[in-house]
Amino acid sequence: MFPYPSAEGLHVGNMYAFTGSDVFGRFMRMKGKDVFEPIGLDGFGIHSENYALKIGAHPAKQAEISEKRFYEQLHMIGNAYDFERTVETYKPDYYKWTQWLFIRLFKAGLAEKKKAEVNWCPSCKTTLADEQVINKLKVKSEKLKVEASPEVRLGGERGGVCERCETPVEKKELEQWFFRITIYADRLLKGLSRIDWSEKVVLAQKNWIGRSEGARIRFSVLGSQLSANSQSASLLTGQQKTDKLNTENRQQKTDNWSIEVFTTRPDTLFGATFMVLSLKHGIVASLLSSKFKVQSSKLEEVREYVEKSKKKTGLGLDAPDKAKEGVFSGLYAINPATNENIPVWISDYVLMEYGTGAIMAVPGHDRRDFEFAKKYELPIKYVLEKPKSADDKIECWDSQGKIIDSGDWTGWDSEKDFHKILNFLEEKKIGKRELRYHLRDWLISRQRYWGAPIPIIYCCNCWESKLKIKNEKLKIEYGKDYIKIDGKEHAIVPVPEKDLPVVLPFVENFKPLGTGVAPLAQDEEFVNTKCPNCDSPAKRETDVCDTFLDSSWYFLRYLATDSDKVPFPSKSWENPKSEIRNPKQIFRASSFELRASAKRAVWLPVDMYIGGAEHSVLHLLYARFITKALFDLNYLDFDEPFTKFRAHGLLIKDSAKMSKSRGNIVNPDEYIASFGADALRCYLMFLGPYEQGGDFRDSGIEGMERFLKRVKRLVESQSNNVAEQSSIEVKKAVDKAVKGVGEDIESLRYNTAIAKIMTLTNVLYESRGKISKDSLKTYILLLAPFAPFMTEELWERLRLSKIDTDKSADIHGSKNSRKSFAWSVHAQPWPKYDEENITEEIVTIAVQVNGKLRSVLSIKYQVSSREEVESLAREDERVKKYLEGKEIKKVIFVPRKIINFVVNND
RNA sequence: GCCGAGGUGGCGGAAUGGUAGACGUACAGGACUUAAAAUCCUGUGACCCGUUUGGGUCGUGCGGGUUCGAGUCCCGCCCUCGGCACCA
Repeated sequence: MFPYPSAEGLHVGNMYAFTGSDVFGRFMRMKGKDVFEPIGLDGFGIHSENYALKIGAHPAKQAEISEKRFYEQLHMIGNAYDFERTVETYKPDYYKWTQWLFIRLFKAGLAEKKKAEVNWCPSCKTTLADEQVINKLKVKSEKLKVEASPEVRLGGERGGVCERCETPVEKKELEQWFFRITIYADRLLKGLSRIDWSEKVVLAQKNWIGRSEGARIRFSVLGSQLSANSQSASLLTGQQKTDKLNTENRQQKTDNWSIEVFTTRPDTLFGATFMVLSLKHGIVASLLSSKFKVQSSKLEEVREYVEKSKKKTGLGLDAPDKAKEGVFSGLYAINPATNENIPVWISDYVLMEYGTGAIMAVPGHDRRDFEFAKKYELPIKYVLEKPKSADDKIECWDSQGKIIDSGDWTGWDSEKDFHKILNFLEEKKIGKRELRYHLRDWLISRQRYWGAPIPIIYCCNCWESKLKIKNEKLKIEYGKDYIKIDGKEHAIVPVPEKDLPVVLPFVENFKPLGTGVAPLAQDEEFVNTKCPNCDSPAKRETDVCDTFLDSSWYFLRYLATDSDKVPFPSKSWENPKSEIRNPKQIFRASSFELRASAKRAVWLPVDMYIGGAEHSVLHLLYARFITKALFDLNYLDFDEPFTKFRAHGLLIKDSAKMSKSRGNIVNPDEYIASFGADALRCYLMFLGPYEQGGDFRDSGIEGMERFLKRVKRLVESQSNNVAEQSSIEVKKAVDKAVKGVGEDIESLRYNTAIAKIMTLTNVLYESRGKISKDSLKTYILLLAPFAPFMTEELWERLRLSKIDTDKSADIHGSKNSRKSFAWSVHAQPWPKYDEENITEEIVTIAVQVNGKLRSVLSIKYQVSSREEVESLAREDERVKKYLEGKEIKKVIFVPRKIINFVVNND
């Protein structure tokens, strides 16, 4: 994962991540793979801009400074980056293609502007995607306690905080650009089984996508006391989609009002003893608009409750751990299973955002419903057998089990007969099965300056002239719909691809305005443009793209950094499938370029991706979505971007997360300056299991420096004193290390890999003077991925040493081989080992009596038959003691490991 | 509340069901040195017995279980960290 360049410089956490990737890359190169290890900077977006704001710099100028500093540091850490193919997301030659991507998605109907209740960060003064609102309830940031107003604080406690600045997020109704990632919910879920990713990330994504299978069930509302006009009918259900349906069925429905609910537990339908509506449910609004004849006293109560709730948080919702409150609506519905009349309540514990905004409450088997029922003394009915393990006192259980007291379903199993129940509901036309996902559309517009301008133009003339006539046609060409600006309809016209990039102008006052409008709106020259369609005056979109859009496709760009004709390599450019409208025309690229691009496409998808797990439902999800969309548009022939992904652990300091406020941030520069990059790299890789992270300690890096010096001394002294042949101990130790280190690196167990090199070092120290040049070389090669600088130096030294029987010494001085790097330690193949050397000649066998260690035998490998070992063990003095006068019931023998005598204990 | 990961010496951490504590740190002792640093070597889980060689008991968060044998597998808890969360 490429970093975002904070101007404070490379964080040691960055270096931890990058070194882990680099070790793997170098190892794979030595294993004969063709390795491309790219680097770039994710410098667009809120994080960079916030920093600029803080220090009072302009983000564009700050970007230059950060870039310089970051690349300097990235050069120092010793990674095998290809610095000729870097990408910087904030440069026009990059964001041109981010904009291209936007337009492509727009034309495919995957980008839309719509009005919705969105997350608004009052500090960053912009909207945020759901994924960028984090740690609901959990982050007890100082800001939450100190800075936020009580109202915001409540909202924050419930609604979470901004991923960037930890400010509690508010909700606002705004018109925003969304990517329709929800269309891909199912495929994003299913694709997870085809990729080799860290399990925790897979789980986090599954969780986030949140598939739930259940039923939509319709409850009739007792109509006798209602007389509504047909206008309000559509308000009866919560959702727009069903509104349309209801309008169509208006005639039938006037006498038969209904509330629809979504439930994942249709098996408990018989236990539904009341219903609860969200505050924002259509029926609540209808009630209050007095179109219903409900007892006036009830109506007043409802009005009072709704107003009170709304005031409470500004949103009408409470934190989940607060006592649930509600009010009876005065309405009754009919439980379609029991035909009983059940009361309809209104409460803020039901969310409009999920399901239908109404629930069937089953207090016997849902804790929230139970709490509510207890408080308002509503009836509780049990329709599932109480689990045997349950406490006697327990009054509510949400387990699966045998269904009871439920008509035809009595005796069924809630879990096994789930589909039977769904079928039953469908047959009886009570409800129908439904799949729901938690995932919501990706809000990608930001009311900020430092981002890629959304490449859209709004044209009033287009809408008024042509479009009124050929409305349908326009929808096809421009995606869909129109938006209103100053009360007038404007057609949404994407910027033609030949006009890309829409360059982000230099705006002196780039600060976020906080009015819901981006700073670019102040730039008249930018805003006012000509419609590419009809040439009449038009206005540009002034919001910019979410920075996560920049990074959702960057890995594709690395292989085409030299092309301004194609965004990324693709076989489709050369050999367009019918669905693509002639990409040659789009890009006007030469056939040579297209062929080169097709050739490079074989590098994709990414074979190994390493990064932080904090991007589980951010970057890693977005990149998968964008890849799938590009696959569907035939630009890519794969639909998962990263074949293998491994999340590295978190690097902490003094058992706490590194943060500015704690003042425990480690600056790699200082350590590189005093210990060298090699020592820091090795230490980072050694301090704990890479996928778990670890604690950074100064004494640790000192030890690593000591170790590297020890290696250096050893190699330097022994290279002038090499043996013809290594002693058998040396050979064995070296071969064992080759095997072990290789296996460890392959599975990212860098800490134990280094430990094995240390063990080998200790053996070599004992065997000074008995080490051959080949053994020394192998030794250096093992360390090469971890300590690239020092091993190169030692390699060179060894090659030049006087006593040299190796032909490769001739290479020195040859310009060609220098250029091809064949001389380099990093261009050498990973050493091989002799299996025979791995097997020990002398094995130690533990002798146990009743599972307790009593003695250890050293036995020749060949002498490994059960009988031989057993008789040797019986003769052992220490063992004899325990066997004397005892009856041996059994002897367990594991070849080359253990022999265990089982005896009577009395 | 749900879903993950984890809990092992003073510390960071090793251990395909088979000698727990590899490797490193820290500490102690020795060698080298006028001395210190650096380096090299040795020791180091706790407790008990033995003047020494040595021997023994206990020991991987807690309580059970499976097994000849459990850090590792199973059941029930406790704690820490991470993710999700009135998602119906």
